[in-house]
Parts: sequence; C-alpha cells; structure tokens
Amino acid sequence: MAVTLKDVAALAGVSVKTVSNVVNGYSFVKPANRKLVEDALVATGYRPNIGARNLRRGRTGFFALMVPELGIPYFGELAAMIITAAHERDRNVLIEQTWGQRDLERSTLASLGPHLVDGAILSPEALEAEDFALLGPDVPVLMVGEHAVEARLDRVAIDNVLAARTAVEHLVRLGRRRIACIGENPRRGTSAMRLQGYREALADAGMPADAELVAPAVNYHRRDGAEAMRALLELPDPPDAVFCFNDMLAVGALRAAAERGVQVPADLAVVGFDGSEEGAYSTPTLTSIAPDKAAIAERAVERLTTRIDTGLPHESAFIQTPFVLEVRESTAGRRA
Amino acid sequence: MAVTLKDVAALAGVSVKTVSNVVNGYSFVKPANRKLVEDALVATGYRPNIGARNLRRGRTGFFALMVPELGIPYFGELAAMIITAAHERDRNVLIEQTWGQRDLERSTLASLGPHLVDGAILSPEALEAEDFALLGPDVPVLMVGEHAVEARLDRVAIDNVLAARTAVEHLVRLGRRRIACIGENPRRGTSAMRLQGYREALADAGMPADAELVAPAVNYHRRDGAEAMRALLELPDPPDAVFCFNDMLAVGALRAAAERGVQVPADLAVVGFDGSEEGAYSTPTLTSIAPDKAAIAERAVERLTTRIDTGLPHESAFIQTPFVLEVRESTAGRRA
DNA sequence: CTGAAAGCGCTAACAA
DNA sequence: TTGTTAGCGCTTTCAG
Repeated sequence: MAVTLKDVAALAGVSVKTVSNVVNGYSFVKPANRKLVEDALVATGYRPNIGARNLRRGRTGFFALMVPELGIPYFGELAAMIITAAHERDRNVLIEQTWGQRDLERSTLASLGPHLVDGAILSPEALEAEDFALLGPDVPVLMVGEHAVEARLDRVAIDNVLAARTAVEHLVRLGRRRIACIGENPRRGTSAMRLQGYREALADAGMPADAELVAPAVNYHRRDGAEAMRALLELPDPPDAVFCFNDMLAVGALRAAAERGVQVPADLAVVGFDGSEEGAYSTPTLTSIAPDKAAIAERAVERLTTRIDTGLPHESAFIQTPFVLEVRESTAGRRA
Repeated sequence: MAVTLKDVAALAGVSVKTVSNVVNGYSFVKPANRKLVEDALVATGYRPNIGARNLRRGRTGFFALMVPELGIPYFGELAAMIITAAHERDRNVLIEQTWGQRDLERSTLASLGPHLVDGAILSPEALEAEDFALLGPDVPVLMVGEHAVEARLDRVAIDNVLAARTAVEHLVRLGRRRIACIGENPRRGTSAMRLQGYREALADAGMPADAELVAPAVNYHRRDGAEAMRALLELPDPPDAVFCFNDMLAVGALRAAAERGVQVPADLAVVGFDGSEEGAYSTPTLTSIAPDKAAIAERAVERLTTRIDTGLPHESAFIQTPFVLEVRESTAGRRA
C-alpha cells in the first residue's frame, strides 16, 4: 500500500493536520516541525492521493476534452497543447472522442457532471442547439472553434469569417478569376462562417458567386478533399483556385490535382486552413490559414479554470485568438 | 450538489447497501426493493461518483499513456485507439507527453503510482535502463513499440527487424543498388532494430554496407528527414533508394527530393514506416510499413487490465502484432 | 436478503 | 500554532 498522511505524521511525531499544512504550503508551521515533516516526507516518499484530496475538496481535478478524433492532426496538436496548459494548472485532461457523430457527442455531453470532471472543453461537430439541454446546469463548459449551434457558452476561436476572407482575398490578389471552395456543409459550424468569408471576399472583388464552384464535403478528411477536387476539375469551366476549409481537404485537393496532371500553383492555386505541419512539407507546400493553436489552448484552459474556481455562471463570451496566413508554394506567384 | 447514494436510498426508503447492490448489479435483491431503487435511480438521475468509488476500491480507474507528443500522427492515432480500447473496459486514460526528453520521461515514470493511476502504457524515447528504477515496484506498466532499454517489462510491438528487412528487401527487388537509410540514432530503441533489419537485408542481397548511406537523425520529424535527404543527395555517388525509419522522415525526404528536382520513384525510391494516412496522400504517395495500430492498442490495454486485475508481477513478455508493407507510388516500378 | 457502520486518504472546522 | 475529529461518496464486512 502507498504511504499515507498518517504514516508520515507517525514518523514525524506530529498530527496529520500539520503534515497536511506542510504538504499544502499552508499557514504558519513551527520551523522545527516543518523540518521534521519534510524529512519524514522524503524518508517515506509520500505522494498525495489525488482522488482522496479531490473527493474531500468536492472536485475531481479533471477536465474533459471532447474532440472528433486525435488522429486528425489539428486535433492532435490542439489536444497536446490543452493537456500542457491544464497540467500547468494541476489539472488533468480526459479525452473523449466522438468521431464527429452526433449521438456520441450527445452522450458525452450527458455524461459530463461533477461526479467525473470539473468542466469540459468542447469541439462539437454535429451537435444541435437542443442537445445542450443534456448538459447539467452547473457544469462549466466552453467551446473551442466555430460551431453552428447558438449555445449560451463561452467560446474561444479565431474570427473565422475574417480568416476565410483573408484566404480568398489572397487568391483574388493573385489574379485568380474562378475561385472555388471545398467544404460546404450545413451541419458543420465551421462551414457556415468560412463560406460566408469566401462569399464576402468574392463580392468585394466584384466576382460572381458561381454555385457550381462551392463544393460540399460530408467529412473533412483527405479523401473528401480529393473527391471534391476531382468533381471541380471535371467542370466544363474548371476553377483556377480553390479555398479548402481545412488542410486535410487541401491535401486531398493537391492529390487530385496531381493525379489529373493539373499544375499547382500554375493552373490551380490552393489554400488550406489549419496551418498544420503536414502542409509545410507537402508537394507543393501548402498556403494555409494558421490559427494560433497555443493561444486557443491557453485561453480556453485559463477561462475554464477561472470559471470553475470562481463558480460564476456561463457568460457566452467570445474570446478571439489570432491567426496568420502562411503563404507557401501552392499559391506562389500569379497565374501563368 | 450531485445526487448521492444516500439521497437515492432515502427516496426509495431502503438502505444505501441495497442501492449499492442494485447499482453494481450485485447478488440477490428482493424484486420489490429492486423496483423501488430503480425508480428512485431514474427519478434522481443518480450517477456514481467515480472518485469515491475508486478511493474505496483502492484503485483509480485510470491509466497513464506516456507518449512523445500527440501532434505526431502516429502517436495521435495510437492514442485514439488506446483511449477507445480503455473505455471499453471502463478505464480512462491520462496522457503524459514527454516530447522525447529523458528528464520528462523520468519524471513521468517517477510520478506513476497507485495514488494516481492503476497502471501505465509507455512509449519512451530516451529512457535508459537505470531509469526504470524510478518505477514503483507494484505499478503495472508495459511498453508499446521497440525501445533500446532492456527493461523487465511486457512489450507490445511488431517485429521491427523483420519489418525493416521487408522494407529494404522490397527496394532490393526493385533493382535498387545504392540503398540508404535515414534515422540512425544510438539513443533511440527503434533505430537499432530498424538499422539491423536494413543491414540484414543488404547482406542477404550481397550488397555492401556503405557507412555514408546510413544517415543519422536526432529527431524523427519532417524537418530532420529533409535535412538528412539533402545530405545524401549531395554525396558524390548518391543513393537510388532510401528507407526512412518513420513516415515523417520519409515525407521530409520526399520534400528534399522535390526541391532538388530528383524524381521519385524514377531516380529515388522511398519507403517509410508507420503507415500514416499522410503518406497515402503525399505526392507521390508513400510506400510504408504499416503496423496494425488497432491491434497494438487492443493487446496493450487488454494485457494491462488483466495484469491490474490479477495483480500478477511483471513478466517481460513480448506480444507481437502484425504489420504489412503498403506499396504505393514512391516505389512503383523498377529503376528507370 | 438488507441494515448499520467502518473506513479508503484527505481537508478543514473546531478546540486546545 | 497544532491536534482532534468529522465527513467527502462509496463499498463492504458483519450482524440480523
């Protein structure tokens, strides 16, 4: 069995309270006793039982992080940073994967509660507004990224409309005239805002909004990007540029272009979204909107911990984090 | 406050013992009482406090999973599957990232113990044999993947030597004559075995082992692969094939080849290791050794849970999982 | 078959 | 300042 406070107290010849005080860096402890306790602490190799502490304190010390899947580079990287930020505040993170399925997202929401986690960071994909009723009234949660649902929750994200506009304006400035987009999907929150930014940029440039250039995508995997791109390339008047709603779609689009012998960027400029490292090494390298993931992680964890510690109610604040457009080979130079 | 067992008992008009029995599906409960309790259960929306349960049971219900970083596709995907496998057994997973640094790996090892987790799955990168002394004597742990250290631990992995041989034999069969490798690193366990497989395959083919074709890599990121490949291409007699010790190195190598105008696979065949999805969409697509990650996750979690449940000591068994060679464009056809 | 009660390891009143 | 003690919510002997 592990060493307990009582064991340490016995060895040091003091009460558990004193040991507890020392362990928690509390109030004034007589120096002589402090020394005694510290020696006993190292002698026994004492380590607090986190579960017992949290039971007593009425919290668990855990966050839930709900994401579609860790195998997606964006979420793997984001999770990495959220875990790091949580550790800095002595919290641990439980990862719940939903594979973007609404039923799994719903059951994750329903399972959230004071019995298991103190709060949660959500990145839902298919949740509808009504689903948030599943959430207990006093479970502090917050969302990262854009989502279609209008929930009364704090949200940490970049300005997706602006980011999408930035991406498309970049293509306009390159002299591209038929700019497509890939990723339209009414059930995804990110889609709506990126589509809006796309449309705004075209409108600002006085370019027509051609419906056939808006390619839908059920999922946002590489495969989906490739399929959508193939369809676009088969158009009688194919696009000379494409804005993909994430990097995986863009990588798929690059793949489809390569298969058809379409030169990127000469015949087709491609912009992605996520700033994943994969895009920095693809052939050609990928221009992409790069959100500051570290900032998202930091702000989200910071917000959630203060929300938990203060016990204040939800506020549905929007915490905006920065992004940059990383220009790389896939949009290098003007149209040939 | 959340609903407790006592609340349910009060509502049902029975003792907590009876409620507990029902909740845990225990022994015989009088049907009338069972009904009473079940009604009270749904009426109150009772959810067990996992922390309290585990405190009482003397276990935490958590595993630790120590990996370099989740942002690396291989580990993101593996973690995804391990979490899934653990959930199926009512366990949760705490992820500890070490960024491949020995000191962080050491402190993770030292922090493992019955107070926080019931056991751990380790994927160390820099640990030395002596570091395992940091591990408490009764902490069930097991390793996934190959590692240089000779620890008395269970291990779940593919046959790395055979896998590496398979990769290189494939290049030999393609008619390649100067086969390089990237990833040599005396401090990494994976390196030693993959290098051995590489050497065995060359020896079997009656090909000389040219030291300048063995490119070291401090880390296994895309950047490192690109750097190593650039150096290889600057050799007076550059290689016509390269076996990279992971897919990220291989993607970097593809990048370097593209920069130099070296045609893959015509001038240079490239094989990776990991079977990551990124390689299935790179340009050209990447031939790779693909371990069955789902099998690794499943076997590792299964082994660890039985080890915990039975309380048996470590056994240093080697549990071997399958792999396949996925042949793609980067090695398509014979040398031009 | 069920109730009472002890106690997992810890923190925090409350006393001393 | 420090000791005593009562629980946090749960499981589990031990009686009944």
